[in-house]
Amino acid sequence: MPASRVTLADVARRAGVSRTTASFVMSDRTDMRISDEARQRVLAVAEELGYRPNLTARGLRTTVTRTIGLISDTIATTQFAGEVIHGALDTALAHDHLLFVVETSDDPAVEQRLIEGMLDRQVDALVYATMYTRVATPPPALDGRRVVLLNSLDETFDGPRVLPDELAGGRNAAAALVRAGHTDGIYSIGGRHLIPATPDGAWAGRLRMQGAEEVLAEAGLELSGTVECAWEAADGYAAVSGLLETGIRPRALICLTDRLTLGVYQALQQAGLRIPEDVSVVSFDDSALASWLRPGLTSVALPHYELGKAAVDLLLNGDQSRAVHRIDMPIRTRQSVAPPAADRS
Amino acid sequence: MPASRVTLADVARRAGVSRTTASFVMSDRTDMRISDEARQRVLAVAEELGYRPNLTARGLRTTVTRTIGLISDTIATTQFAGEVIHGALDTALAHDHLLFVVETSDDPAVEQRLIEGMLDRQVDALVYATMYTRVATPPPALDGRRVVLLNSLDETFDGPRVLPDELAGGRNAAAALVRAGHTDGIYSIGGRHLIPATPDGAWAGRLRMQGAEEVLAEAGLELSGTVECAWEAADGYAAVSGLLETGIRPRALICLTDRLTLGVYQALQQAGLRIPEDVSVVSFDDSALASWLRPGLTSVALPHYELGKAAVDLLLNGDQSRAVHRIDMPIRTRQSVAPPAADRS
DNA sequence: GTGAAAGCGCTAACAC
DNA sequence: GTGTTAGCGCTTTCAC
Repeated sequence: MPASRVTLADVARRAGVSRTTASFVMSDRTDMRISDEARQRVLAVAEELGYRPNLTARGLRTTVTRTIGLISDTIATTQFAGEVIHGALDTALAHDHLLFVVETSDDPAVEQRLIEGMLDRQVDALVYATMYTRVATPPPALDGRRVVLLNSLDETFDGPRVLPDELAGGRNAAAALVRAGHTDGIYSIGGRHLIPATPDGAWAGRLRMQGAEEVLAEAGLELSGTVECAWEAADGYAAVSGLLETGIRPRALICLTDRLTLGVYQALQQAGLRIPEDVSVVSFDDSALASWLRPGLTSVALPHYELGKAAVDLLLNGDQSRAVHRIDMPIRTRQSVAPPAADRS
Repeated sequence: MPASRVTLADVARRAGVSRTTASFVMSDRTDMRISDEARQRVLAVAEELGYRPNLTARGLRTTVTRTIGLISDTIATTQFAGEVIHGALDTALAHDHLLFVVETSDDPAVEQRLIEGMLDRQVDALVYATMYTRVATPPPALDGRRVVLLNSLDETFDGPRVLPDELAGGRNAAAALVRAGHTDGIYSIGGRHLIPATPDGAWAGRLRMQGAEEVLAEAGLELSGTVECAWEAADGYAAVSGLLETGIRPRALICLTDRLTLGVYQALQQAGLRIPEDVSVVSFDDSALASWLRPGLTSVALPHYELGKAAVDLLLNGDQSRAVHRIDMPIRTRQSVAPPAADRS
């Protein structure tokens, strides 16, 4: 016998008050004076009966459902989506909200159906998210709704956006190396992602490299070289193997993703080079992989939890005006960075 | 101006019919005869006005919201949750349902709040999921609700459960090796997870090993040995290093998880052994890692997408009686298994 | 201080 | 074939 069968009217009747009075008590409203005695009685009865307000009924009346929609392009292929959802959910829960979670698979027709489904269920607001940073434009169905963009570079959007602070992330990566005492033989693996498929590079890559180069320059240093390539494991393997074959002996590597670093580790270890004794490695993502690798990989975190959290915070309290909110990319230190050994060349 | 401001009454008025007629047309009901002419008119007006039914209002009246709740213990730490959500969502969408997604972090108080939140919003049914298989018992708040358990070993639950078919999975792993022509030097890395923390091993481990041993026995073969250990990368590294140090030269390895295999790869490659030429490797999980590794790892998939799909299917159409539904664990073939080389001992 | 009554947008008896 | 009417469980104006 579902508990939700207990209605406000039941509570009111049993407490000997009107539904109005019961309603005011249950929603903690003070703009109407209720005798303390009546209030206590209502509360006691509600407790005793296990009364829970029917939020769909309330929503019908008030047009607020305390429910928000989270639209993601993909959720299965990365662990990032899980973190965004987690951050969004924690924050929503803290404000007594719940989340519809939805995945479009980048199919506009699916997206349309899902958005309609959420709108039909009267969501109060929506976060429009992508799992990697790119230009993602919310469809017209979202016009006029309370929306925040997560990870989107869409400059035309007239509302708040949350983005990882990639420039600061790049600075953090280089700073870890500088702090450890590295001065030369520092290479970037992955670089700006300047490959035929993305001739302009990737937004994240450009900013990370800019940040890293700034920090090096401030220390009077510079990169010894950059291998521009895509950011998959195989690319990392090929990049470092290639470097080593030309006789280059790097002392520190800035790798653009953890996946890429997986290949880098294999190439390094295959060449008999030890991490971090012979070469230090910093990476980006701080994915689960970073902790699985041996030695543990020091990595600059993509702050997906915080992105989800910030997006929902903005939806619930924040200013709805056009603005970009940059979220910190903290470095997670493990064992892959060490001071350079005395020169053995 | 939100489109949902168009109401059924608006449509009815504009089409010159009563709300009843409009309602029957919109919900495609045939138990009342409506003139074809009226039906067309209503449909046309609805289309023109962009009418969308308010599902919370409908839910208030009918007590069905076409919304289901997905309760997970964790969603951020693995990519599995994403796959469960994906499977559940696809299936829900196919039936015009939406999903509340919620994460308890194994905190009963949080779980209670979240469940109440979903119940207050009148969800029709719920899936109670854990990300790894274990005994998980739904709290009393769920009593009397339409629920299916995903990944739970709770024998006391009086309803449907969906579980990976680990026994068949174990058979698939061993079969891949037998098919490739392996006859000896086959070792299990990880085994039943017989470590001090889990003296009885793990459910999945026991079944996988049982399945593997069955298949080997059917081929007149047997395992040359098993290294019982936990299922993390470091354990795989230690296990294989240990094996090699004792002079053992395995020809094929059955590793209990992809993470474990990451360590196994490192130990093998560090010892100069090539995969798959010198040693074949099969694993379990088919996580993203399996495709990142070099060579690509042949792995028996944990069918999280299918688990999510099956759970929602059961909720929506299925028989609600006590039953265990076992989901296939197909093997994903990559490059890590090959016929054994001619003996070089 | 409290209650009667109306109505949110919808469905469903029942009457015509 | 179609319309009238009465709610679903809640909030809220307004009168007492």
